[in-house]
Amino acid sequence: MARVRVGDMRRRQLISATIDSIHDVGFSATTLQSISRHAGVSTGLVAHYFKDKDGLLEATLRSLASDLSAAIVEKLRQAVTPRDRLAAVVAGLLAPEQFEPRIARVWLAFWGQVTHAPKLKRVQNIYEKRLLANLRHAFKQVLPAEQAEEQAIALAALIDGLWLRAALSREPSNADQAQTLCLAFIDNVMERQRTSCSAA
Amino acid sequence: MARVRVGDMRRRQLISATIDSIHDVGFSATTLQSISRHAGVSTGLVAHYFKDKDGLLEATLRSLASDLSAAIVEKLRQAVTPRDRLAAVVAGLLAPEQFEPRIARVWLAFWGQVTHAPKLKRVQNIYEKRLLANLRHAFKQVLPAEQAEEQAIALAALIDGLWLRAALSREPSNADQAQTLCLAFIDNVMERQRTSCSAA
Amino acid sequence: MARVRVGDMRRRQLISATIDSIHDVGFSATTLQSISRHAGVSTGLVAHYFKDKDGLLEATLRSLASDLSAAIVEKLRQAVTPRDRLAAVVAGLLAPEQFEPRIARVWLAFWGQVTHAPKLKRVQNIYEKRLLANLRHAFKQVLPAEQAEEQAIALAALIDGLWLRAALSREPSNADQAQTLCLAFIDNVMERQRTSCSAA
Amino acid sequence: MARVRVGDMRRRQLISATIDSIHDVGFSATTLQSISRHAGVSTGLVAHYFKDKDGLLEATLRSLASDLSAAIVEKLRQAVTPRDRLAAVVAGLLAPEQFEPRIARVWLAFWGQVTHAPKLKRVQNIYEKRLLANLRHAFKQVLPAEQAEEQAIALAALIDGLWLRAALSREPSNADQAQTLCLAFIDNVMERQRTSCSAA
DNA sequence: CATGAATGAGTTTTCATTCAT
DNA sequence: TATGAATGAAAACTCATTCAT
Repeated sequence: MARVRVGDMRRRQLISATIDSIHDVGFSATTLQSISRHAGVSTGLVAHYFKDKDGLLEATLRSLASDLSAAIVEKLRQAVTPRDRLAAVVAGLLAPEQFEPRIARVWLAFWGQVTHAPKLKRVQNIYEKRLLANLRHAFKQVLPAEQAEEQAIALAALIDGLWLRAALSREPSNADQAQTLCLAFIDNVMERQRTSCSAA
Repeated sequence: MARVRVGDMRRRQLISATIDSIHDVGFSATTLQSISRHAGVSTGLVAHYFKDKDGLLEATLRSLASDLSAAIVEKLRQAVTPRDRLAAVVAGLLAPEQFEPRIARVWLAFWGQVTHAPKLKRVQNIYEKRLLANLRHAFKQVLPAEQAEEQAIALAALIDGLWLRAALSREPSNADQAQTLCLAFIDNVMERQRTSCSAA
Repeated sequence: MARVRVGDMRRRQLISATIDSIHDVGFSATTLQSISRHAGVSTGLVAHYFKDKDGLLEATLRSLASDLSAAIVEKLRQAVTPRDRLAAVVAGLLAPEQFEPRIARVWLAFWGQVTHAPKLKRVQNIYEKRLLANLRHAFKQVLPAEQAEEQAIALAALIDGLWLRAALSREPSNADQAQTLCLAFIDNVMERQRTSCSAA
Repeated sequence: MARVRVGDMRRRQLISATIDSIHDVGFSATTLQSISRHAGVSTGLVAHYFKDKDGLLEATLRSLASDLSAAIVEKLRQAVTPRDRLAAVVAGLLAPEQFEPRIARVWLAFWGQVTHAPKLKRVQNIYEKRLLANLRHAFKQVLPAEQAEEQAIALAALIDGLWLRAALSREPSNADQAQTLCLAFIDNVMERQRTSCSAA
């Protein structure tokens, strides 16, 4: 069991080094050497823990996705109303730590690869679906099914778009402003619903 | 002059082959060989027209950006009201041809590289600034300055986000639905403005 | 420590293979492949020990220079009189091993490059200065400063010239004859000095 | 006939450009492109006048050698005594124009190649033999055959050595000083001869 | 005559992977 | 476990040569 933990630590260390390397030099310039330099270990070690480079990359994306999921789940736990749930998802996705260049850039780099790497694509799909299901479910509690689907897509797009611009821009990004814009969007959608309901 | 055109044709041919290759095998698997195979020429020819691979990649991004700019400019020409202008930008950015995988995937691939390649970054910055200026200007005609800035960012994010999800998804994307969502956003912003104005 | 030695052995092996290759096919026809073929290793190994081809070439010149320096220093150790010292330098520079084509041709090949490769130039400069200093110092013990400088240059030129003609000629060269000519030059200079002194 | 002259001018122009290129970037970095850039013509032109690159290089060395020969022959014409003849050869070989880096470096660069390029070797051999024959012949008029041969070799070596050091050093070289050293050598040899004769 | 576009072989360099220690 | 030496294939890049115009 202690053994297992040592192995897990090494794995985490290598994943972290991979993120650092992608952040520093980009995806295509990231080599096993640049990773192992970041990790302070030898190149041969990767094979020991991840079979090959692709295995390490997949594990890295999986790690990013699961960290993000965990953060959202944590915030959802305290949510009561549908608006709470939507706000929780927004808060998770646009949390300051997701805006840090170290993370945002790496997500972006992976997205550029995802379309051509089936294994990465699969990881991304899971995250994607889960996110949309969360938003759709919350909207359905206050909107008719069709509109709920539509607004879920719109909100997801808004979130991704805000995050994308943050990742692309060089200025330290403003997570607060992004969240405010999303909450405004949510409130706006809901208010229109209330208005049209009461009008009918 | 005929000479110039022959050279320009070759340049375009190589750029097109680069786009094809990135679309087919992704950014990091795109090699000079994969490009020249697509173009039906020898690998050495790239040096003749673009100095090296980076030069070709930069020219490719520049070509994508200028095509997009031209499309927007064309649509803006017929716009009269601020709403027309916003709709024109949306129509340009979310035009069906921008949703074609051949284009969308390549944009995405470049975005993954942009943060680490200063020369690419510069190209992207220009496009980015111009876009935002367009939106800001249109919004300023109907909103107070501060809100205009904010909504310009939100709309840009919504556009990018919609486009991004389309690029990431494998299903043939719905350009119409994306545009509809954006127009709804625009109308919504404007209507709220009208309401609050008349209320005041 | 054993590790270090293994690495040093490989380095020496690659340097020796470089010398062999330059001797066999010349400087410009020497490729990493011709070198690694001589060494019986793969081409990739050069990067492991010398970063790149230039690094290997620089190390090779440095190795030639340091071997030569060591030989001279060894001979100087037993020298007592100024004439001994001059004879020792001559004996070192015009030693039979310096006349072997394997060494002589490679020196010549490097000299052809030295003027255009700052890193090589630096190596050559060090060797050059040290040599001249040795000769000057010995001459100063028997000649006035100005003449000593002059004769040091002349002797150095004579040595280099003799060696150069040997390197250029295809016949197995006569190290003995070359040394004899130099010693005659030295004795001649000294005798004139004695004569003019006693005359005065 | 006018045709021939135009061709000759082009040939000279290309040879001159080759010398310039070797001087500027060295032998191995000299390409047909660097040459044609220097000459202000297209790369394809070389084939027209010299068959291929090797042909141009050979013609260049031949041109250097014939210029040098012509200079020596010119100076020999006015020589009367043996000493005059030796001085003329020295004056030709160590003339200021041969000390100019543009020429000296290029000679040196060729020497580095000569041992591996039979065609170049042949050119160099001719020059070499002619030079030695000149010196030997002059010395034979004042020395016994064996000594004449020996001193001819020594003087040739001294000349080459002086020239070599000039080519390797970066400082603008002193042709005068070099000639003075050679003349001192000559006079010295001759004086010893006279002395020993009169003594006998 | 002269150009420069185009080729394709050859060279350097990079790098994931393997393996003996 | 961990290292880093070693490999070999694949990449980018260079360049002499050819050829249509």
